[in-house]
Amino acid sequence: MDRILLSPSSADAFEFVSKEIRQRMILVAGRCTVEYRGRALSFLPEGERLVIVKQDGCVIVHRSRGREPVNWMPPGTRLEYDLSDQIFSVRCEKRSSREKMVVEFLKVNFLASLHLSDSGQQSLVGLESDMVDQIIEQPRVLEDGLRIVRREKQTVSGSIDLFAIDRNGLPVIIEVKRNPPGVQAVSQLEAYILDFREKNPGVVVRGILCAPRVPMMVRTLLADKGFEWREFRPRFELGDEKQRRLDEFI
Amino acid sequence: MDRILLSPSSADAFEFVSKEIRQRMILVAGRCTVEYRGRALSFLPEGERLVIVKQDGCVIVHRSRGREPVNWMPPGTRLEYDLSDQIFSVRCEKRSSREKMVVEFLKVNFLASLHLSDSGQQSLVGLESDMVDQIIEQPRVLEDGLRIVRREKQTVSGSIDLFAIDRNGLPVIIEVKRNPPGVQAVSQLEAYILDFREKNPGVVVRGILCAPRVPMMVRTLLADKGFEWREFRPRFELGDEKQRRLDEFI
DNA sequence: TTTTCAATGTCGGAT
DNA sequence: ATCCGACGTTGAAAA
Repeated sequence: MDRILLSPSSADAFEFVSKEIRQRMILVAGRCTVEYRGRALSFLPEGERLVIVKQDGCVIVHRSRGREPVNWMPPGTRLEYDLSDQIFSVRCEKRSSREKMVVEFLKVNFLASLHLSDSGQQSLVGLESDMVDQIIEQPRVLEDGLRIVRREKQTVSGSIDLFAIDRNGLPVIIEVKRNPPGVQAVSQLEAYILDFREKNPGVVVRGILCAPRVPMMVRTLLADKGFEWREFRPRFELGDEKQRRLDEFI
Repeated sequence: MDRILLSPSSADAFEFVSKEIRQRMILVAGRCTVEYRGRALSFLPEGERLVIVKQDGCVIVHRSRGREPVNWMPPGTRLEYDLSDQIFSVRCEKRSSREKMVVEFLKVNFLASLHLSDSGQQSLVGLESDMVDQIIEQPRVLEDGLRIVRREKQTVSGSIDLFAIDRNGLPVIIEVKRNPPGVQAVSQLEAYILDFREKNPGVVVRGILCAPRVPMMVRTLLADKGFEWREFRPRFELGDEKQRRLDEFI
């Protein structure tokens, strides 16, 4: 089912991909240049890279290092292979976003056509929403007597993660971050608080920033503004079978 | 130089990669499961995917669709190939960040070992810094008589993109966004302004949010807080040779 | 090393 | 379609 060419001529490379129908993944490795024009402009001079054309039309160009592609086109891109002046090229265009990318191969080292049949659904835990879930389930991880009133409360300044009432009946606005927050998380919390005070004049409201770790700089900034912080490092588990498998291999 | 195997047995796949030295890119396509434990937990059930091991140790697992890898390990990951119970697996671990990923292949469809020699430097324009450059060069794209005083002014609440004096001698804090800003950009600007007013009591200061497009919601929020906005869509060019090449192919 | 912030961010969900 | 915010964000630059 999978087909491969090693070190083909430009003409052979062109013929190879021209025969391919859609719904297959194409890999091309070789010496090339890459040009992009769209949301930005870029040019990548000659060098060896790996180009991956996926079944949904997205195209990614990888260099020898790094997790990120150096160039790419989003899903839904239309592409066209070309052969002129002994140069095999991959021309990509997405009209809806007015983007264009051209990869010109001076030498193709390797060419493959694969079919990937894949319908599995990934399980993933450890997201911010999982943290919020745990706080809702056990509000006392933040403090005793806390009663969660609402999740994802909309305000004009954005959406508050959690809205609660403390043991003394005071409203509490809680911003949850899965990663160590920066100063802008404080600005975000402050905006919510200012918005709340404007709509509820005279009402005392507390603001809490909750994260696995709160950097010292952020703590002092929070203190300056009269807000609080909690460090909460949740424990996560995948359900049943998946958890068992994970437990085995660690 | 490049080596390939089509539909190898697990043992052949294992032997193939075991012979490979570092500093080569390895591609493995086949039916597999993927498990990850580190910053989160994830499990991906059986399906066909493409695994790329790069020369810097990063590993990315791609599905048939989407620009993003479904799983990955960052550069500097140490990896080990394994063969047990007729299962060929790629085991990755990064001790510094306590992360682990295991890809178990029930069937390998395709295996390749490549060397990518690539030292080219990408030229890229159209970034936020390019927008700032253009505003500094021609401040009247924002308004007449504006004099840019400083770029990247540090404050306790973050760093202001541009600090200027207007035709009437009033200080202006300018926040530049390359993409349509959200409400948090307003919060950010507000934080700068509040910080400035605190340090300069009684001094009138203007705040301007500058972006290619400013959503209506953000405009009203800015107006509420007494700030201004400018829509500025810059034109970009790559220098000389690269620009010529781009001009040709469009 | 840690902190900070932009990104051709991407992606999914809600409106 | 636009808007909005999380991401196992990544990556680079500055402190």
